[in-house]
Amino acid sequence: MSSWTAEIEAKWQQRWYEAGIFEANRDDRPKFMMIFAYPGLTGYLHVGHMRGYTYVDAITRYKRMCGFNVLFPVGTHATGNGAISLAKRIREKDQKTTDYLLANGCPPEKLADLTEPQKVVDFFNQVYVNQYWKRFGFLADWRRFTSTTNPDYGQFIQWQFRKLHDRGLLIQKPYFAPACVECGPVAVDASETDLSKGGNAETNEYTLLKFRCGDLFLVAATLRPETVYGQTNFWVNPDVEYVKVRRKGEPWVISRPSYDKMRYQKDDLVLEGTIPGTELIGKTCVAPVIHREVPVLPATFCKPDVGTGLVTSVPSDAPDDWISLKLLQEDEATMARYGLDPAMVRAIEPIPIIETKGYGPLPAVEMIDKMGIIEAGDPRLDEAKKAIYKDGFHTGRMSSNAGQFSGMKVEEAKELIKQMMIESGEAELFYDLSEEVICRCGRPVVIRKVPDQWFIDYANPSLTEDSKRHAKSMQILPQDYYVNIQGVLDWFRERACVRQGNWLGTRFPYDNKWIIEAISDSTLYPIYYLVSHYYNSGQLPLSSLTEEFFDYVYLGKGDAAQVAASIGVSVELLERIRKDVSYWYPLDINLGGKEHMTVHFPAFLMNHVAILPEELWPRGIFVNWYVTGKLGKISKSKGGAEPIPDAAERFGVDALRLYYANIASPFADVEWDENAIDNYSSRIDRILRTVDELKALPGAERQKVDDWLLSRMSNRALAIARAMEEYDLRRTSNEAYFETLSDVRWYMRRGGGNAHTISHLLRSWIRMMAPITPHVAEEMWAGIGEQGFVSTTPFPTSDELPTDALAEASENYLKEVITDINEILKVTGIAPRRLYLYVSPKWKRDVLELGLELARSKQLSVPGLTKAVMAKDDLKRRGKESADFARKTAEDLLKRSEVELSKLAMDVDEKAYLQDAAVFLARELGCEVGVYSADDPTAPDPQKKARAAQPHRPAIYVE
RNA sequence: GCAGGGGUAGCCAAGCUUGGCCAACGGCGCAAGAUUGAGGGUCUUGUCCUUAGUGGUCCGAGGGUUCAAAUCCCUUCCCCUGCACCA
Repeated sequence: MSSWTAEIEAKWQQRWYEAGIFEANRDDRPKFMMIFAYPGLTGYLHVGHMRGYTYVDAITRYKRMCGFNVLFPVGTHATGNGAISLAKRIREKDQKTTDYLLANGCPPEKLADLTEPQKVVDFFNQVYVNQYWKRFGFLADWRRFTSTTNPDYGQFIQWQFRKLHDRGLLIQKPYFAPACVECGPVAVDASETDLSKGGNAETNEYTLLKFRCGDLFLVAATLRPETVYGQTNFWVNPDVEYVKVRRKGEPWVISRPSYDKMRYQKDDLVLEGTIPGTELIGKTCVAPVIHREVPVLPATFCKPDVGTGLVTSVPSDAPDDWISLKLLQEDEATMARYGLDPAMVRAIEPIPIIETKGYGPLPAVEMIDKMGIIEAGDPRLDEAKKAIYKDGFHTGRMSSNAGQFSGMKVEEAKELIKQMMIESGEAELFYDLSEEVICRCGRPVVIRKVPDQWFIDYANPSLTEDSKRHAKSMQILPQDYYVNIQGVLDWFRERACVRQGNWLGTRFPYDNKWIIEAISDSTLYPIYYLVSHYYNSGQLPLSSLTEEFFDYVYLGKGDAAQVAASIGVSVELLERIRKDVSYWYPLDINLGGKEHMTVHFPAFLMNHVAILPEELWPRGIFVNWYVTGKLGKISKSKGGAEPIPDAAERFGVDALRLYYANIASPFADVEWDENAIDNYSSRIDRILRTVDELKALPGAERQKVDDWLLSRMSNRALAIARAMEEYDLRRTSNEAYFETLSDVRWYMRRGGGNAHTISHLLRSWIRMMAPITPHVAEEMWAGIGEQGFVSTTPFPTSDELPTDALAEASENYLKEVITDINEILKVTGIAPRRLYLYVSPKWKRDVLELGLELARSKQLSVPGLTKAVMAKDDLKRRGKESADFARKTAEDLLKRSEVELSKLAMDVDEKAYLQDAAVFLARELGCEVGVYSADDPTAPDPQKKARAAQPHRPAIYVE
């Protein structure tokens, strides 16, 4: 992009910021407050992030021009371990991290400085504000900037949690969560940079089944507790050395790896010794629930690192169990080796326990036969297991062998059987990850018990109900989400809200050892922007941000004078802030990416509902989709993702802004494509050039096409106003940057050039572009001699310019005639020397009139119109000709919609309009043009085409 | 596992809530013409088949409702996304 672009961007940004037009101060105008969900400070952002942010700037600019007092505050979310781990990696001089930082424009000398988490936070705060948001020309109220690790923000969060506690929404209970044994809690997620392995792991809940075996308990782990009724034997891996541990006084046998994991979940586990698997084989043990003695048999599929390394055998429904049993029954050598009685082993038969649609009584047996599996290690066993489990769980019912659960759906029975065993002391729970997860520090991640975890009770019924009811009154886009959020709010349940370990954030007010986690401190914050600038400017000292301060300014609780005195600020200031809150809140729109749909938005809404009075509950949510695809590839290429400032430099900020606004619906992902942005860039250039051309026109009389153009602009303003009711920037930009340009080109082509028209056109057009491409809009605004910022000028309304439906219909008619002419020229391949146009004779227009009249009164029919036509003497006189035309007209009109009918009803003076345009047509076609009436017997008509003329459809003859 | 989205002409992508201005916005690409002493750029026109401005076929596939369906209903195939102390 040319340096000209960067120059005007810098110029207008400087002027806006110097003039302070972004500052939002309470006054008498209606207000509009909008935010985007602030980004987490985890490093550099990429061009995809700017999509949503740009929507907010464009929408708030539009609202500002529509007369609203606009508040668009920004902040950042620094809570978490992102800054800590980044600082750590920098400290360790991690090469990848260094490359990443440098590629994104971090000055090399800065690196040494970024070894402290807080320095990292400060650094990125500055990057986001200056290199991203200001670089894009945002009119955010910079004075209100806040970040979640700032001490004042912490005061606010502590207040928020006190309010949650007051409402009884903080609860405490044990919790099992993934944690690195060294670094503390981590999120197990594929995108999580704090993991070096296993991001896709899931947490499984195993039921530990205790089998009494002499004076020991063999402890098997199962994901299917409902299958206990089908147990036939017990599996032990002869190659594994198990450990003996004491649990609540009981001697348990489990595998070593399971002990290593289990001790993070069961505090009293004591390791007492080891016992080889072979020592157990051949014994019997008592199976839980069914209380039968079952033999302990050898099996090699029991892996020590899955579950407890011990398995209860349910050959009816577990393919592994069935194949192992079958093979053992045929394996004399193995039975002999372990001294097993072959008769006893062969007597074991699967017990049917679950009836599943599409399966016989023994699904595992059936499946193994069907798949032809004959070996214990067959990888398809896993597939078979999953299929049986899935079908059995969703569609199965417990069979008559399942005791009191017979006939019950598996889905229900599973939970009940598990509970029953836990209550009777025959079972316990154990959580494990589905695959190995390794922290970036190299240590394993395990599921750890947190005995006294705090939760926010989002499952609270009245909170849920109030939130759902309120959501129905909100403007939520897209429409689908308006519906779905009801379900999300229902589903939203208790959520762990504090944690320990490496973490930046606010201390939990009721217990200092906890730090509030990342999602819980980012829900109510929009209201904090109404306080932050008083703190930032020094008017409110940190010590004044007490519970009673927030109670007063947010909830109106307490006495102003008393509160003011106790916190040491003036009553005036306190009341001013209180008034600010009442004025600016509720928040009109919270915009965020689609990842927020199931967590942030419901939490955002529920915290508002829980803490604030109803009149301060938010009014709108806007969800935007991503910029995706090639981005990933770019980010892995040598230079990393193209940094935002570089993209701004290359393409121009306005081109990027237009790209975001127009490339697709906000509710669809788009693939980053540099060609597309180039196109938007060149579109802006074309518009600039067209504006210059318009200004350079020599001047012309006012013509019909002037009425057309002004009317089009008027309707355009109306269309934009409608589109913006739903914040539809795509339609808006389509009108302003595509439709208008094509109209203007048409106007010029038609010979338009009236100075008065052009002046009105430009004044409207430039203002229409100001929200999306503000820099070039300002430049053009100044270029037409306007004073002041277009950014603060009222947005054009349809009232400003005259609408003229006839002028539009007439011009449209001309365009259709030209389309027909082109069609003929194309088909015939004639290079025209002369063009004859014959407009409809009057009598045909009369027939159409009659038809339209009947259509208006819903009485149109073919015979009806013919009758009406025959009732008129002058038409009747034409005989068959008029009857035929009446039939044709009626048939045609019957097919048309109301809109089309109303267009046909427009009283376009065809002949006059075509005559007026004859010079233009002649120039366009490069030939003579004659316009005649088909009524006129003296008109030249070499091919007798005139009789084909119809209303709104002149006959055409070219030669 | 829980929740949800989508398949539209060579490509990207509107339309679908409220059936009829839909052969289907717009853009890209491609082709032709104009301008330009190359190229690029810009402007105009065209870009499903057929055709003196007509007619035919079409919106993943199959069926249905209707005077009328890309739009509503059913069946079916295929893609994709979000969430589970990352925000």
